[in-house]
Amino acid sequence: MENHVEKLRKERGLNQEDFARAIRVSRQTVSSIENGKYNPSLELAFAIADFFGKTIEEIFIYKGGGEDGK
Amino acid sequence: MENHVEKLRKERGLNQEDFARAIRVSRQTVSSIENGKYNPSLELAFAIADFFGKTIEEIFIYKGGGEDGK
DNA sequence: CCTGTATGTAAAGGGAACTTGACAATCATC
DNA sequence: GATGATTGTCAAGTTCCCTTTACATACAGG
Repeated sequence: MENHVEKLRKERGLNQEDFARAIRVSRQTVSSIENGKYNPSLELAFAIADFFGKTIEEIFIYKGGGEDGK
Repeated sequence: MENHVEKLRKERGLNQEDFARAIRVSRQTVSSIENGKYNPSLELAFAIADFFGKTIEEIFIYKGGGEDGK
């Protein structure tokens, strides 16, 4: 699943550390999500969407179940 | 975080087992989510929203960070 | 070159999400 | 009272999310 977190963060002129603080997670968590290492929890996805004033769907791109593949 | 999964599932006339099969998880996972034992992953939240033809925000109710409480 | 800023990444640990398997309880029908 | 259908729940195990600590890299500006 891809996302636009890095793009949105940079548009806000924030570094990973300040952004992480704003959404109350560690900087490593921000880095991991931006680099696609893993997906955020639903809770964190909501927090990120809230922060940017957008919906989850506008930020995270779900590749539908695609018939078995991931 | 609350959700409308049980309501939507029943509106579709499905039992937990068939619904679980449709979204490719175990019946216990459906039960746990409906009963608020834990939140789904972002991936599963998308699959559920997709199944119902709704957005995640329409199904899962996020209680904003609320200043520290949960 | 040195210092500070920003980012990537790895290790180790805790807790949350999800699995399979099994058993109990309710309710409807026969 | 026995049967089938539906749901709740517990136990044990795996994988994923997130943490703290730490080190490495690159890119400024002085």
